[in-house]
Amino acid sequence: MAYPAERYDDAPAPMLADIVQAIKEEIIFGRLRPRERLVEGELSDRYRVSRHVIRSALTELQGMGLVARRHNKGAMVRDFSAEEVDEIYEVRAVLQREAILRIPWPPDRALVRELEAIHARYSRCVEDGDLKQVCSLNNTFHFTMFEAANNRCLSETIQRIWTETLGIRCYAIGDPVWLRRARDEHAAMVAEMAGGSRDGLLRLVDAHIWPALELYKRAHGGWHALGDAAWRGPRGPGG
Amino acid sequence: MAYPAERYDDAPAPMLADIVQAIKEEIIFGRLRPRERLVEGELSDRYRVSRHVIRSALTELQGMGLVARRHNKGAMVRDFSAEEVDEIYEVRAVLQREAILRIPWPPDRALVRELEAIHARYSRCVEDGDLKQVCSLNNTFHFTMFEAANNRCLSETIQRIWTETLGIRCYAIGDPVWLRRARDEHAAMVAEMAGGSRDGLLRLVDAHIWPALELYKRAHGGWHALGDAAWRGPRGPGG
DNA sequence: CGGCGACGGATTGTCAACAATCGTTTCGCG
DNA sequence: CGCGAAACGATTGTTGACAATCCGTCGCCG
Repeated sequence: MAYPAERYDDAPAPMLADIVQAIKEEIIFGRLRPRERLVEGELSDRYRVSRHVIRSALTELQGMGLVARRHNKGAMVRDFSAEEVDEIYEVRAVLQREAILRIPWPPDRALVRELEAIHARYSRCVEDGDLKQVCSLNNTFHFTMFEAANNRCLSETIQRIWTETLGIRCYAIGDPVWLRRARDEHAAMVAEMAGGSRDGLLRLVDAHIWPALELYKRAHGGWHALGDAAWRGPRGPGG
Repeated sequence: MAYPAERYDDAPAPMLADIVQAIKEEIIFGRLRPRERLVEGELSDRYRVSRHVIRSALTELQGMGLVARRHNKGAMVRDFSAEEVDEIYEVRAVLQREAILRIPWPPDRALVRELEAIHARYSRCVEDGDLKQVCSLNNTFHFTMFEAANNRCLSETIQRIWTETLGIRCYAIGDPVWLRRARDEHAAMVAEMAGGSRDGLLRLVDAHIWPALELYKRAHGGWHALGDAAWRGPRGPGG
């Protein structure tokens, strides 16, 4: 290529990145719940950084789709209606399918070994109950697979939707039954790549995404009422 | 739905939106070229706004994918390698196909009438050579069609990739031959929706995207050299 | 003459104070 | 007692100045 292919992408200030990561995790693990308000002053107190850093972080999280903002009205954790979630998952299914179709077949041995290694670490963290690592390794596992499609736009688009919906999947990560099931499904995927068919992998990957959606939709119904109350008054009626 | 479905989305300050739009247009119409540096001070002078507004605008444009930034190194108009462009167009084709597949068929008469109206205005602007309106109405035409798929995530994802690549299609908009061809293809799409088959529409929409890509790739080869020189020295060797 | 380190201009990132805005509550009037 | 308007507190948005960083240049030494 004519240009030094040095990727000219975002590398936010270290502190900013830390704050973004911290808030992101609070959203993923449910300490900050959908529709919960994100007050700049509170956050800047909690994290001991200037309000300006918080603002930048919120802007970035907004860009990731994890936070919604309105002018002069502040930010809140993004919430998804049931319809929206269905639509998102539909698109995810389409894109993931396309990614699998673009993985050279049979897959590169190095790729399979890499996925095996990630899966091994993942399994260990599931046993240990280290949910943070589980989430992170889960992302790594799937992204590694999707990036093998050799289409950066495709993998980045998947990643974008993936990140956007991290708050949805948090319900699943807390569920031990789902966790073990996901682990087994990952193992099946690796096996399929090591010596199975592309069709088999397609079916596995497709089937893999729906349980988390169901869990969310069931939990979400109940949360509507709670969330509503929390949204009306800053401290709720009983405060 | 339990919540007032009032979309809680971005509504940037009016001035900020203006600046974003202005820079966006400068990129689309080629006054700011790929890999050109975007210096905050210069922009704040040119648009007579504070540097903060420019910074926010650049952040937003970065989110749109039109601008690339690096920490402590500033921003530049995003550039796409030939490979990247191919990958992007591949994803665009997939998503657009999915959108068409989701349009209820036969299409709603109101939708067809709306597209006809947009196309009429579009045609007039092509005759008048009003490129700004042509670009805008072109976007409106396609977005209206894709939104008929009734999947917000899908249409927004398409829109994102679409916006990202506005700078690519600018080559085509300046080409009268391409313009007329695009106009005819739009007419064919409307006709197909009014009384044709979904398969026919699929073929039309798919075939519609590639000419602009070819134009870009041809022009881009030449620009690599120019762009390279412009990037190495702020004013070029002859300044 | 070529490599290396320090200086300086240019540019970006950060901060704290100020201004504008919103939601709520309270007060006055019918 | 009900309704509307104005004032208040809370929160966000904006500005100007300051600090940190990067890049190119100059001078020094080998």
